[in-house]
Amino acid sequence: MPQQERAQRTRDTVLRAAGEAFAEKGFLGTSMADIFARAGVTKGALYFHFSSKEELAFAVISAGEELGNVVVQEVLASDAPPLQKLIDISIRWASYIQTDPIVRANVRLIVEQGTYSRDVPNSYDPWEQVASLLLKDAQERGELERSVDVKALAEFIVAAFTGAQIVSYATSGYKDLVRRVENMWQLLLVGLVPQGNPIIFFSRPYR
Amino acid sequence: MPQQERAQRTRDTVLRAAGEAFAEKGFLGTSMADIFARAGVTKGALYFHFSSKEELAFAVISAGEELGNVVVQEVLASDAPPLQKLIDISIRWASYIQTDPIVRANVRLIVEQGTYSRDVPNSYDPWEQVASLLLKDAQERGELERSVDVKALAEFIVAAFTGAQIVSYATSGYKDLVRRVENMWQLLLVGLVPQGNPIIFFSRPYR
DNA sequence: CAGCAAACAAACCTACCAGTAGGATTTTTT
DNA sequence: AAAAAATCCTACTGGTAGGTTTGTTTGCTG
Repeated sequence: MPQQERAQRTRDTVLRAAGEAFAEKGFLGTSMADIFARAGVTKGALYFHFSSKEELAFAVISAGEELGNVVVQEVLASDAPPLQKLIDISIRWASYIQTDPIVRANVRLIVEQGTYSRDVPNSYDPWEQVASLLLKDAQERGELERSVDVKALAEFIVAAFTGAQIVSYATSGYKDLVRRVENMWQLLLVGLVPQGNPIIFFSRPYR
Repeated sequence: MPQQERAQRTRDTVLRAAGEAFAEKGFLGTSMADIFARAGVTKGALYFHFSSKEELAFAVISAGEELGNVVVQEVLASDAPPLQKLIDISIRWASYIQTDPIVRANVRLIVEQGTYSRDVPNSYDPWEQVASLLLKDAQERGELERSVDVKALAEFIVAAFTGAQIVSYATSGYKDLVRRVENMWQLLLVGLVPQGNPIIFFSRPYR
C-alpha cells in the first residue's frame, strides 16, 4: 500500500472518481480516460496505483463491501430486536446506495458480473448469511412465525432488496429506493410476524 | 420489413444470434462481429437488416416484449382466479427466461438501461399494470386482504421478481429461477390471502 | 545530499470496433 | 429475357480503447 500521505490521497481520489464513473456508466461504458480526467490525475499516476481497469473495479467493489460491513457491524452492535436490526440494515444500506458513489458503483458492478474475466464468488451470500442469522434469532424469540423456512426467507429478502434497487434505479435514479424498501417490509411482515408483537418503526433519517 | 422469404430467414437468424450474444455478454460486451459470426452471416447482410447496433438491440427488446404479451394474453384468457393468473404469468415468464435467448436478452438489456443513447420508457410499468389489474380483481372478490394497497403490492411484486431474476442469474445462471419465484409467492401469500381461500398450485411443467 | 516513491507528460503500440462504399448476386417484375 | 429491385458480400475507413514505454520532475526520508 502507499507509503506517503500524498499517495494515499491520490489513490483515494482515483478510487472515488472510478466509483462515480462506474456507477454512472458501468464497467464497459467507462473508459480509463473518463476516470483519470475526472480525478484530475494523469494516466501514469493512475496506472501506478492500479495496474488494470479490472483491478480498479475490484478495488471499488472491495471498498463498497467494507462500507457494507461497517453498516452491518454497527447495527448488530445495537440493542434492537433481531427483526428490527435486519430492517435497519436494509434501510441504512439503501440510503448509502442513494448517496455514496462507491456504494452505487459496488451494487452496479456486482449486478454486471460476467463482464469481467475473473468472477467474484457470490456477492449476495454474505447478505444472506446476515439475514439468516437475524431471522433465526427472531424465530427463536417468537418474533417470527415458526412455520417459516428461515433460509428461504433470507434468500427472498436479499433478492427482493436487489430488485427494489434495480427498479428504483431505472425509474427514479434511486430517489424512491428507501420508500420501496419500507414498502417491502410492510408487505412482508403482515404474514410473517405473529400477532401481538411490537410494531416496527421506520425511523428516519438514517445518516 | 423484408419482402423475401430468404431475407426474413436471415433477419430471424440474426435476431436470434443477437439475442444469444446480448444475453451472454450484454450490450457493450457484445461486438457486431460476435453477432454476425454466430449467425453465420456477413457484416453486409446484417447491416442491410439493422442499420446500427442499437437498433438491433431494440429489435431484440421488442421481440422479447411480444413474447411477454403472448404469455400475458394467454393466461388472462384462462378461467383461473385472478391471483392464480398472476402467479401463472410470473412462473411462465420465469421459465421463458430460463430457456429462450431472446427473452433472456430482453431482461438483460432492460436492466442495462442507460448504456444506450435513447432510453426506453419505463419497461417495468406494463408488468405493474397487469399485476395491479389482477390484484384489484382479487381484492374485489375477497381473495386478497382488503387492507392491502394494491398499487404498492404490484410495485413490490415486479421488483421482487426482477430481483429474483438478477440473483438467480448471478448464482446459478437462471437454473433456480422458477424455484425462487415459487418461493416468493409462498412467502407473500401467507399474509395477504385471507384464511379459507383455495390453495394455490404451482403446476409444472409450463412449456 | 543521496536515494526512492510518486506523479507528470507525451508518444506509442496493438487490437478491435461500429459503420460505410460499391460491387456482385439473387429474386422479382415487366 | 431484360430490367429493376432486393439482398448479400468484401474491403476499407476512421476512431477509440487499454495498456506500455521512456524520460523528466517533484517530494519525502534517512
